[in-house]
Formats: sequence, C-alpha cells, structure tokens
Amino acid sequence: MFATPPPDSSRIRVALVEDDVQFFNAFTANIEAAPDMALVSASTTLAQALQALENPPADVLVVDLGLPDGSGIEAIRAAHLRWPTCTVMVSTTFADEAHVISAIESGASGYLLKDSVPKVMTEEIRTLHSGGSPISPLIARQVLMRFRAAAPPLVTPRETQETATVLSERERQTLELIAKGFTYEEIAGLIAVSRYTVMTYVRRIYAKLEVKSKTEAIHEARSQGLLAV
Amino acid sequence: MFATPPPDSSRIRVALVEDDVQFFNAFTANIEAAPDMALVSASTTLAQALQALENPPADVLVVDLGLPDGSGIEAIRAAHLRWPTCTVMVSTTFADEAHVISAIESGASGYLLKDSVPKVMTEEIRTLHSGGSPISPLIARQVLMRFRAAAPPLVTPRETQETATVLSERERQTLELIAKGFTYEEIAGLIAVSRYTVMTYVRRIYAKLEVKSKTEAIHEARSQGLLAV
DNA sequence: GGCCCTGTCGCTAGAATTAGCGACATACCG
DNA sequence: CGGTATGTCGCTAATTCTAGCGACAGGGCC
Repeated sequence: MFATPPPDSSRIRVALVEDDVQFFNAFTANIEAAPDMALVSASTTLAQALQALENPPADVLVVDLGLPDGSGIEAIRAAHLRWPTCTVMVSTTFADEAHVISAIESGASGYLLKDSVPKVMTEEIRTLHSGGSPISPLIARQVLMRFRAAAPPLVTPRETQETATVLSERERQTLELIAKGFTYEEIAGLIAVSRYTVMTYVRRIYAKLEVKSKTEAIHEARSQGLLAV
Repeated sequence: MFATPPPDSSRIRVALVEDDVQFFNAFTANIEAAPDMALVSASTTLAQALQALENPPADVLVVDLGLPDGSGIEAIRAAHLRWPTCTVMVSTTFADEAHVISAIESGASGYLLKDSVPKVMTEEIRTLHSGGSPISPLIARQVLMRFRAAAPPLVTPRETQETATVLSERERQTLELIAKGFTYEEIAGLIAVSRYTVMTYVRRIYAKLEVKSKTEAIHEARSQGLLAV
C-alpha cells in the first residue's frame, strides 16, 4: 500500500538449476517480472547447484534432471539436507518411470514436463509454495500406477473367503511355472513328468480356481495370493 | 469401415455419477457441447450408477464421492470389475486423505476438486482418456507424501537398464487386459477393434518384450514394472 | 471296504494362440 | 520427403491349449 514494497521478506525465494539456455533465460525473466518472487540463485550445472546450497535457503528449488555433469536427482537430495524447508519442483523432459520415481522418492514435490508452457511456471511455483503439487498428467499417471502397485492390502470384499482354495503341491508347482511363462512341454521337462500329467494338473487347477485359461488362472491366483510376487 | 459403425465410435464415451444438481447440469451441458464426447450415462445416486454399469462400457467415468445413498468409491470398484477398460475420474469436494487414498486404491486415475472450473472439465477428460492423470495440486501433494512414506526402497539401481521398454498406449492397454485373463476375442470387444487388430498389438508387444506367449509376456512385463498390480 | 484326493499317464476334437505373411493410413521426426 | 512408429484390418498354417473322455495306483478317512 505505502511505497516501497518490502525488499524481499515477503517474496517467494526461488532457486533455479537449469542447463538449457533458452529455458534458463525464459525462466529467470519470468521470475524477475513476478512481483511476488525473487530469484536468489541460478545454476547451470550440478556442481554449481551443490555450491549454491551453501547459501541461505530458498523457498522453492526448480531443478532440471538432465545436467551436463550429473543428475538433478542429486541436487534434490542435497537440497533436502541443506535446505530442509525448501520445496522442490522438477522441470524436465524426462517422463520415464525411473526418473519420475527417483525424483519423487528423493523429495520432489512437483514434476512438470517442459512441454508445459514456461509462462505458467510462476503460477505453478505459487501453487507449490502454498502446499500443492503441480504434476503433469502423464507423470501423475505413472505415480498412481506405482502407488496402487505398492498399496498392498485393500481388504475390499474378499475377506473371510472360505475360498481358501487349496492346491496340491504338484498343482501349486505347476501354476508357478505357468505364471513364469513356460509351456506344458517345458513344464513337463522341468518337473520330470509327461506332458499329459501336466495337462491333468492344469485341468484340476482350472476346476479349483473356476477359470478356463492360463492367463485367467494367473490373474485369479494372484488376486487370491496363491502366488509369490 | 463397414460392419456396424456406431454413430459415435470416435467420441469419448463419458458416464457421469453426480448428485449435485448444479454441477450435474453444468457438466452434462459441457459434454453435450463437446464435439468429441458423448454422454452415455448419467446417474445421481449410487444405485443408479451400479445399474448403469450393466450397460456397454464408457471410456471415462466421472464420479462424485459423496452420493446420497453411499460412497462413490463403491462405484469406482464396481466400474473396475464391469468396465475394465474405463478410466475413472473423481470429481468431489473431499480433499481429506481417507477419501483420496481409497479412491486411488480403488482405481481412480484422476482426482479433481470441485473448485476447478467445471468449464475445463472436458479438457481434463481428454487428458485422462489419452493416458494422463489430472490431479488437483492439493490432492497430488497428499499422494506424494503417502507415496514417499510407503516407498522405502530408495535403492535407485538406475543405469544399466535402458531396458525401459516402451509400449504404445494401445499395446499397454492390450497387455493389461491380457494380464487380466481375457482372450483376444474379448479384448477386441472391450477396446472395440477387430480381433486381427488385437493380434497385431500382441505381435508387437511380443517383439518388444522378446517373448513368445501371453504368459511369458505377463511375466516379463511384471518384472519390468510395466503392469500395475 | 468304499470314497475322495492326489499323482501318474493316455487319446482326441475343437478352440485359442502364435508365426508368418501382408496391407494401408496417419503422424511425427529429421 | 523418406523413415519409423502407430493404429487399423486381413488371411493361413502350425503350434499350443482346452475340454471331454478316460485309466490305474496309492493313501487317508470314515
């Protein structure tokens, strides 16, 4: 209201680690144009970034993963140690699971693909700083898939299933080999019986699980916890 | 080309479960105005929604969690059983962890808070349908927190694994259905293509994974983390 | 002594899958 | 513009699986 907007105290302090010149320039320009932000650090290499972490902390760290001298992941990890109050936003072109997961496990709270218009980046930073997590939809999908895979129980309706289907030793053994992708012929060789015997086991497995194909059997067995892994 | 060309074959089939009248109206109006979407079902209660699941599947199910006669979570679970090819978007005012987590564990692939302008909902649906996961930042933050908490193995055994096999959208979809035990014929019906097309996808999947049978493909995909669950 | 489950082995017809060939239209990339 | 990837569709032969019949021996259980 009154003159002289407070120097920096109320601004979001942003640190940048980005090696792409174009993006770097666009980004710094945007931040500097934003009245509520202050660019307190800008690095183009991992080494510089780690150096910058010695200085007073920023509120938000925007980091590219593909740096010339290493992975931005390391910067994220280091940031968590040196700047525990800083929230991290990944800005990269890498959309593969390995990068996504390790970035998030390392502590990233936002993950934007560079196809996002850099123009809106400032808005995303505000969101991040206020407790949200801007994530590109493609990335989010991977996280969710992974999340569901990790989430174990989810008792759902199953419960108390008398359906405690019991397979005999040979049947269990056969099912396990089926789940590993072997054919009857191969399984016969592996457990040293005739292929006809394997076929018998399979018939009995199907009857017990109430299915009619290998893949259904695998699916059903898995959902009943009959298979390791 | 010929052979029963449904009038709306190229449109995204959307099903809605929403009890708030205002939102319901705004939503249906938007969908109907979208040239690339078709509203194939609209329910205002859980009972109606479950009933609707008996009909041919939609591509996207948008569901509110707070229904007068139960939780939308149940609709999500049921949808996964009856419409395995349908992706689910949650649209609700609930931002608490319990709702978020159980919705996602039940199979939701998108989660938008109703503060999002309903106007952009059609765009979010397109994103969802094309493989992305639109998630409100506040929700995403919770998922990430939870994810980090649940994911202890931070090993990051990265590198040496460019094995990051990439399947196309159709291929991934097909693989998922194979893992659920469906035959080619069934899959063809579920994703609405000819059985020959499914065979082509399968051929390509096998080539990429370097396997030669359904069960091997499932096994390989699982060990590469290409499959949820 | 019967009955049921398991382990073993067998045959065969029909269904499903796999392999080996395409083909054509987009779309994107360099 | 050519190359590659994708999505779509097609046929056929060979292989594999499934379903539908067995059969016989051994072991438990009542």
